[in-house]
Amino acid sequence: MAVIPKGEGRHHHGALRRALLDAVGEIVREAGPEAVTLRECARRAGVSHSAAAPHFGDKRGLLTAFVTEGEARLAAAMRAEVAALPTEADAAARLAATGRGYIGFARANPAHFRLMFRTDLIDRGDPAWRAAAEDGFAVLDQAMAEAVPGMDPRSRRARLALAWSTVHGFSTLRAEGVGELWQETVARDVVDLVVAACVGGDGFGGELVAPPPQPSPAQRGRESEE
Amino acid sequence: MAVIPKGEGRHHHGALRRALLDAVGEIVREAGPEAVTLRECARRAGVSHSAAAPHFGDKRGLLTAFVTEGEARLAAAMRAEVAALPTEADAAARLAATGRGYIGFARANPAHFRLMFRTDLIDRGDPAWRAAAEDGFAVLDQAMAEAVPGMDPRSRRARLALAWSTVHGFSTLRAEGVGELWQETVARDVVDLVVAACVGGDGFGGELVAPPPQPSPAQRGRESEE
DNA sequence: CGGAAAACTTGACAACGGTCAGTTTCGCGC
DNA sequence: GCGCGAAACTGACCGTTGTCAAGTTTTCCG
Repeated sequence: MAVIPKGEGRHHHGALRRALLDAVGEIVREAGPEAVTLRECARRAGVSHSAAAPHFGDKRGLLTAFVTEGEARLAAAMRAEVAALPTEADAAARLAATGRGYIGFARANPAHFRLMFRTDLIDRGDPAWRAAAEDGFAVLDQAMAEAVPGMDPRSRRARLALAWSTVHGFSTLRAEGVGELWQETVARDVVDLVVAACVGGDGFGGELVAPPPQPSPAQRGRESEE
Repeated sequence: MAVIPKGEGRHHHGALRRALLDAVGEIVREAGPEAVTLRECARRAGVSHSAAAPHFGDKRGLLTAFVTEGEARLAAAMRAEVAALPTEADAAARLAATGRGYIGFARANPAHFRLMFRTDLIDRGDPAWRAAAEDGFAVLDQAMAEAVPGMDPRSRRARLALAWSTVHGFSTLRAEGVGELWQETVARDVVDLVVAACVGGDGFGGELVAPPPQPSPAQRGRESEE
């Protein structure tokens, strides 16, 4: 049944690897990341409950392979949003487009996005995942580099952290359903604001000076969990 | 053994409710949110695994009660950071302090913080949790209101979403251990940048105009998960 | 064509969350 | 001071999960 892509087709089933990954996607879409079950995936793929082991090792392996594809699609979404820009768009507009791509991917695939940052469920040592994640980061990193050329390292670092934090926080809070201020128009405004904050001025905190980083008295309080 | 806080002590154990919540805290601190197990909590409290039912109903109830305390502590951390400011601090400085309080709490209690946003594990309909969460949000909301008085609703909304997204994204990415640019000095710079972006200018996106919110062609792509 | 390797199945195991009938303990009215 | 209703708590059971060990089937390749 169907062509075997050489070295992948075995036994009566064929492309089980693909079928299992698709099953994960289905379950994630229907019932969220926490509903993904090795046995349910096998059930949907029509195989026995431990058929995934030869392909993925354990549950972590399966989920890691799944989110690796998600990481690639996230990077592609950011690049696509930039590519959709008119040719005369400047670096700031491209940075904004990258941010919209990030947020847009999370909006279109909330459960997948949520799973991508469940570090307890995936193996961050996996080389394929690591490569995909670094590629995604590179998209944002490069967009920032082009938007603020020649900026000193500390300011660039701060702006990179700011941009990533903002789009990630927005996406997370929306995907998690916390509060109600995450409409699409707000998303665009937030991206515009953060881009303006990045490209405007070349200090690291505008007119606010950063005092030496001694811990504030309030922070040393009774909280010290780990 | 120990004094009974009236109406709470029963059987041979006494304040089981408190003991179970503390056990959750221990486990979360030692092994992360995903390691929390009803049976292990009961084990540490020295009771049988179904002893939690009368107090919390089910696992969700226990975790919800736990994160409700976390929500209160988060609000307290933000308020404490503001209170530690010199009296002559202006509204912008207080907004920044609030942000540092948010990030500081997440830094001091990363696992607790992570659990607080695991919407699959907690019951967001719980009245106590809802009240605590709204109180925490009110801290940020009020700090923003004082920092940008008389701003039009759309711009205020955008700035509120920006500020929350930023501190939350920063905290999440650091707690989740994604990437390596989340040092304390970067945290301060990011907060300063975002506060400057909020108080500076009264448009919603600085010099960037917001085009009508039609979906960009790149966004309508092949992604449509849910 | 035959043996080795890989894919897949089957069955077992410990641990989990939830439920239930029963037992123990407490608060409180008498 | 004493029972008695109510609540806390126990222990056993069920269905489900992830992982493992062993066996079976299929495919590849010499």
